[in-house]
Amino acid sequence: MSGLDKFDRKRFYSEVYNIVQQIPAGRVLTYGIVARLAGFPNYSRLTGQALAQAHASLHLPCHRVVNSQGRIAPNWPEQQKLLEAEKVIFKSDSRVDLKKSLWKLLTPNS
DNA sequence: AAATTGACGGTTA
DNA sequence: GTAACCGCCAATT
Repeated sequence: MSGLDKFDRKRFYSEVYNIVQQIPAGRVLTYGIVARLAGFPNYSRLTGQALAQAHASLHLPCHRVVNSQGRIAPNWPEQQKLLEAEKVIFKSDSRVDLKKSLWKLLTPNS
């Protein structure tokens, strides 16, 4: 109880950055997945905010995060070029083919 | 302090 | 398959 339930922004941001940093080239994660991995389910919107606020000096591969439909960030058309340069598979409608390029952390027993 | 915004997501029509 | 709708929650205005 004593512990205030106040949202710890610094901690959340740190977790998000830590996770995004680990996404390998040629793979992507979704905002929702990152939020979940960070320990904050339902914080997908805040994940987007964290990445938008991320300072460039952190050198984060923030282009490797897309939404659950495989759509890239609005007002950031460069993102698609960056991903294509890493051989991320796009469908004809400019959406990432998550079936092929989503980063699967749990190896389903290859 | 109150209302709006947003790099989202799941459900329903 | 698409589109609208609603729930989400802190940051920003």
